[in-house]
Amino acid sequence: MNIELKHLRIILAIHESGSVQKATGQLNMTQSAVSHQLRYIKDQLGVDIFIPETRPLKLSAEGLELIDAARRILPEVEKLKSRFIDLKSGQTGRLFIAIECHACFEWLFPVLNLLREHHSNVDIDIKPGLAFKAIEALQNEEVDLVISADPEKLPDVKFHELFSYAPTFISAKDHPFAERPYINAGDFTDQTVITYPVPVERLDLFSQLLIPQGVEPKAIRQIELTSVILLLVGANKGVSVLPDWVLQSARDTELLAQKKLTKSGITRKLYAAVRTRDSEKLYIETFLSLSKDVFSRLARPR
Amino acid sequence: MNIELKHLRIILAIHESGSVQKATGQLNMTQSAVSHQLRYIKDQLGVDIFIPETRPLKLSAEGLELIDAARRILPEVEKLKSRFIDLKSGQTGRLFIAIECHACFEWLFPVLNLLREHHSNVDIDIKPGLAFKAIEALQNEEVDLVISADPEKLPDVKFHELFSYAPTFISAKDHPFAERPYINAGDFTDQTVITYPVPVERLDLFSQLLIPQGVEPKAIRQIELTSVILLLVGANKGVSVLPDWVLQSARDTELLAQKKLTKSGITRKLYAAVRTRDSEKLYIETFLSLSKDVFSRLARPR
DNA sequence: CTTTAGTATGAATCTAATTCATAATTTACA
DNA sequence: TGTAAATTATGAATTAGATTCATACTAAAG
Repeated sequence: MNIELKHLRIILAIHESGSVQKATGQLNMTQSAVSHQLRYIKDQLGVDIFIPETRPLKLSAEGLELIDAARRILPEVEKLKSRFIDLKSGQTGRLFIAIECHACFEWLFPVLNLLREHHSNVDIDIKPGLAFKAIEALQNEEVDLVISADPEKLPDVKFHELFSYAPTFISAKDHPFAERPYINAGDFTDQTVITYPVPVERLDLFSQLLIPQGVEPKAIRQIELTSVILLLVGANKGVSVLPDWVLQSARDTELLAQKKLTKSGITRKLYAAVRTRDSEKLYIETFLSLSKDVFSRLARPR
Repeated sequence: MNIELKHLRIILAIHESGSVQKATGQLNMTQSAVSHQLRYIKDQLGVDIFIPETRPLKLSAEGLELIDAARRILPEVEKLKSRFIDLKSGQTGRLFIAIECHACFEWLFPVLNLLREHHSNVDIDIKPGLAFKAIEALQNEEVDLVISADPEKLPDVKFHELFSYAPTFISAKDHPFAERPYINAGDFTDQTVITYPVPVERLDLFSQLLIPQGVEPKAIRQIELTSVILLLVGANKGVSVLPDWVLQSARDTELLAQKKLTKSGITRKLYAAVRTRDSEKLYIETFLSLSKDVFSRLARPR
């Protein structure tokens, strides 16, 4: 026995319009096609749905049951269809985010709060613990967006540029380096470096400067909160490297000296990586523009 | 956007079996056919259901929603299908009955009680008020079975013979007619006739004897209950005509004289009329055999 | 890095749905 | 009742859709 939604739609249309003739309109079928389908349905179910040779067509006892079922099933399917229309257009959906950059929490939280206001139907969350395999998780659809500073050329992933920043050295104002115009890799040899609690390979200082130059600092001390890092550096417990916008937006930077890294300075770019086919989704586009807005407000010195 | 149950079944089978390959078995399709359908579904929905180029195939975020929907919708449809299998085989269904013969309540009630025991899934009821248009109501599917003594040759209705009976005259034993060998139409001219409260055309006495012979009785007194009719006749308040089996099965017939109508006697047959296409339904067949059983027990003199 | 298992694709084939033309019924109205 | 108008049913031809076959492609396993 084969029943398809098409058949339920036909029966329902005939019943609600009162005749095959009238149903043809809303079904976009000819009277003949409907009639043939009607016979097919009858053969499949093995019972007459309409009482034969009555006009207007009248439902049989069995037909009534079919109508009941159709009225339960078809709206479910319609719901599913409009759900997919929404999903496709980005009216609704899922936005799970992985971040490779720890400091990014600073601007990501406000962005996500704003995004929630714009798209209350989107399921927004940050997925921790994926920092290393973030792009892979994106391809696997474990997450839907990755904040990364290392764009790759991948066919199914698109990296949208968010903004540039400069990893910037900080020390206490009474630190010996406070008078230097800039800081070089070798300078870290006898310094205690305060970092976020992530593998060093993922820190700009290491990936961009110390590892390429083969330099290891005297000690590494890992601290979760940005404000605590600033505090410790101010108290001369060590030095650190943070994105310039973190320093521009933070309070309590009076006690700190900021220096560029290397003579020419280091500049990096942050990207939002999404699957190519998700790129046009409304909430993705909103995310991108909100990120730029929030960042530019954050980076404006106070 | 066109979604059919077939598509939901394909997606669900792939997801539950883990691969297209494994799903082909339960779907009875080749790998190629499934693959083509998969592309069609993707085109229709506008989003990837499975993450491309992963093996084993993994559902996308959107695919998960489709699975959820399929798990809601498909069982509904399966329920509908098994419902129709039952309906067709007569495991379940509706049995609304119209009776043209008032005395028939006497054997119909026990039959329906037995039928309910055999077919607890059948919706059994007696529909009053349709006695005149009973066959029409049968064709309209307002009722599903009609107890009738007047078979017609109709293409869509089948009359199943139940049993024969003789409309039989009764009077008190001390009534003048009590010594007669039989009763003729003319004998009723000066008699009070006690009948069921239905139009006289539907009573055997009138339709088979008095109306054809143009005879009208002195008076008609209408009584609902058979036992009360017997009581009144026994008390010589009038005479009556009842089916022989009613008299055979009733108590308190000691005071009554029974006579055949006309010299040769009148014989009638009762039929159960059903729509031709319902004839093979299990519960219809059970009804017929139960009716004969019950009747033969009822008609056996005690 | 090659093999293997699984998936995708194009062209040909087959099946099912639809159309067209027309017959058959039913209903409405004279 | 009979006749016209409207509706539904049917058969053959056509069209669209689904499936197969052969084969190319791809990811994963050894």
